[in-house]
Amino acid sequence: MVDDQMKKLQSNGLKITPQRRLILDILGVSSHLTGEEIINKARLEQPHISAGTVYRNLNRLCEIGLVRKVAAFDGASRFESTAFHRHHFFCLSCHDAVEIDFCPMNEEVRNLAGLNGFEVVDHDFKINGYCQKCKKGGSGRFVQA
Amino acid sequence: MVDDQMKKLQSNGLKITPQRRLILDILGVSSHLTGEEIINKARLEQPHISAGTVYRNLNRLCEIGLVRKVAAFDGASRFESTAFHRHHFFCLSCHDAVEIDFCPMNEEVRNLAGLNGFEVVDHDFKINGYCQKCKKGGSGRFVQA
DNA sequence: GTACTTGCAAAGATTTTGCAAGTAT
DNA sequence: ATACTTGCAAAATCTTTGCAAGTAC
Repeated sequence: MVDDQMKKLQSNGLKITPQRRLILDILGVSSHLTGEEIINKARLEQPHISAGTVYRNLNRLCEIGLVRKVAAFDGASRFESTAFHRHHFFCLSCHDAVEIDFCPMNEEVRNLAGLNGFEVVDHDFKINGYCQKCKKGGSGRFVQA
Repeated sequence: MVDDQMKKLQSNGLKITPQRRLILDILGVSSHLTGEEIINKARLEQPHISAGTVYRNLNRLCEIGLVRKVAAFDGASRFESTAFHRHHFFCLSCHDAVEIDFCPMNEEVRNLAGLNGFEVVDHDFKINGYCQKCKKGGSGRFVQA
């Protein structure tokens, strides 16, 4: 799987650099990370990696489809590897993301899209709330009906 | 419905100001707007409204639940009125959002959440792609499997 | 009249970009 | 050797905040 990622880099004319490996590694372990979180994690391994490099690479990896920019409930930019399953429970307190073994894109929705003349490219589904650990600690700031 | 919004403002100790009315009006017409888009639309009506006022109000309206910060495919912060239905087709080309008459939060998913000890607060579902008008013009930049 | 709001401008935070030096192939 | 990459620092964006003047109630 990591090999596939390396092949995809090369087939898109991108070189395999330690910085890129590291970013993909980080996103292979955690999901839904902000740019800053990725920079901080990366600096544990490569103290001199620059923010510019991280953002530049995240954008390139998005372009070739190895990484996806996702949409957090609070509006922050977050990134995840496309090797991950795409749907998550997202804890509003600790920001942990847990995969959901469920995909909402069924016949019914695809038909609805077709009826609207809409060409489907991708979809987002995320459940926000509090994980078992954080159930008591939720700030409630974002709580809605 | 607009009355309900006014009541909610007052019951939260917020005053009804022309700026707030305008922001709610704008979000009553369009959905998935970025902060900047809202500022620009607002200035057509109130040329001197400041960015600070717009962002301050968006945050307050979020706190009392009249507005929601949502999650765009490209990671930008976008806002919508909670009076809107919550799920959309989102056109990657023209950024139009069209409501979907479908909600993925069925028994099956709720059970899955329960099994994981997860307390559900809210959820996001959005289908990204190209609307009928833009089908030909899509840049393809974000296209993924 | 009082408390909440606004506009402005400055400050913060986040992300992008130019460029010379460095690296993968 | 060549083209792609990096780190750094500056710039561009986007969002928040302090404060005095103004407004809703």
